Amino acid sequence: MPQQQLVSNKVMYGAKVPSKTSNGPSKGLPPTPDNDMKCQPISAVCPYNSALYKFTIHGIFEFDSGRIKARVTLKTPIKTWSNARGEGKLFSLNLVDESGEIRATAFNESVDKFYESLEMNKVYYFSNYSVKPANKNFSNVNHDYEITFNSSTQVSPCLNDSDVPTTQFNFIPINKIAENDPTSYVDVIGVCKNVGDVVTFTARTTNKELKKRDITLVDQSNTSVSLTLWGSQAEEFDDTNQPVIAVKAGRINEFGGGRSVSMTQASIMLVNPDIPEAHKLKGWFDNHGVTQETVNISARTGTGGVGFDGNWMSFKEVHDAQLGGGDKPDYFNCKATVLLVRSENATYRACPQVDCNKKVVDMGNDMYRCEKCQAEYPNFKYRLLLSMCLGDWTSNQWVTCFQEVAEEILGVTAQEVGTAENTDQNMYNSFFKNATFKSFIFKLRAKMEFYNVSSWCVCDERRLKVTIAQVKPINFKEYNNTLMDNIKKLSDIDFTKEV
DNA sequence: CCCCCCCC
Repeated sequence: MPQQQLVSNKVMYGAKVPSKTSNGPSKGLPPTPDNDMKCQPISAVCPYNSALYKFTIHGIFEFDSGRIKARVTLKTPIKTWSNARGEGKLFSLNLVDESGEIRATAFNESVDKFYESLEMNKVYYFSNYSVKPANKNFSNVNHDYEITFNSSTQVSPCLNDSDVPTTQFNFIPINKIAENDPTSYVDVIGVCKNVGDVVTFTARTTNKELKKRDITLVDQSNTSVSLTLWGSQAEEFDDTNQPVIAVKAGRINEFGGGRSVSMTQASIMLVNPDIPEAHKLKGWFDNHGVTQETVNISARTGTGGVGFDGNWMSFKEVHDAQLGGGDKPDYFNCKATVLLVRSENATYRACPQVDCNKKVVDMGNDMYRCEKCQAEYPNFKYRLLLSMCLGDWTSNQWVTCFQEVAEEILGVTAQEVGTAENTDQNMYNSFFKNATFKSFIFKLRAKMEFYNVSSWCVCDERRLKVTIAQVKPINFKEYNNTLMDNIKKLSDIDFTKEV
């Protein structure tokens, strides 16, 4: 769409604007904009002052019509939607001035009108827009309201933009990320000390093929976190010279007790931004950080203190409620007893690299090949992948668990299990026998899996796959409190009164 | 008027 959509010489609502001048930018670009338009700060944008009247020293009324002067710090791609209420297209912007930030969204005709002309990092005047409350569930800019473009909305470029800041960050140290709730948004800054491969997979929900890449960020708290990049950002990421990465509005994810940050459509990533925090961080990393040991908060702990809150269920309740039938897995907590642990195929030989757990191929010459690392090693490490039957007072359930959880339940390391398997079959068997009839508090992940039994008749077999996300010993005082809470909820009896 | 942001 043409640049002319950005009107700079039109006067709206009688605002005082100099006439069009001849010394504008080169041909094809908008004429020299008016840099003297009255504006309100972004922090003051609300539905009730989108037209402000002012009494000037000249004794006349001026309108500033809620005009703002703002830098575009995020411009999303055009997104189309189709739902029960209709279909359409939209894009959104993050707008920043010295007072704050706000999100603006353009729908349908406004997309055609403004999408091409508005450029990242440039400053514009915006006026005659609609204002509505921001939905805090989805908002990741710090403002109570958001702007919607309408048919009267005017946008004009502003070249006198030195007073308008760039992206505003509110960084938190990486070691504080886990204190925030999963699915909330945070700003983080870190040195990219590691990059993973680009991984392609098919999304369960949309069947779309997706590309992702995890990179590892570290900061002065000597803590590292995994940042997930998507699509072209994943493919084009360049980790040359361990750049500083600043992320605004990254989404916190929880997996297996660890936390990671993921880019979303509304996140902003800057590589080596020219901001004080970045220079300080790079200085720290080059002098100290590069050799420091770090705690990785994205590691799956299996036993971490995260997330036993909420959903307590018995196995019968889980089955009755058809848990795991949705698009996403369901999590529940329960107290259960190990009834049986399968000793067959409990261990596998994995790549010896610290961050790689890929199964290795025995080359037959005392060398083991990892396809992921594309390397051969003279050694390997044992890892556990256990299948076991758990029982509670209502029913039982087969579950699987991995390394850390399996070690916690067996009470021995994967290495000990693997060694015993080859040297002492009695000891090996005893590891599994000893685990039976132990009770724990489990956090379990349930997801229904479907098997197409036959291609010529529609006959889908379904099976509930349950994985242990976390395990911990039973703290009876704490568990009894949980039971008491349940009883209170089920009862009208006031337990706080003496009987 | 979107608000899904994906996977282990």
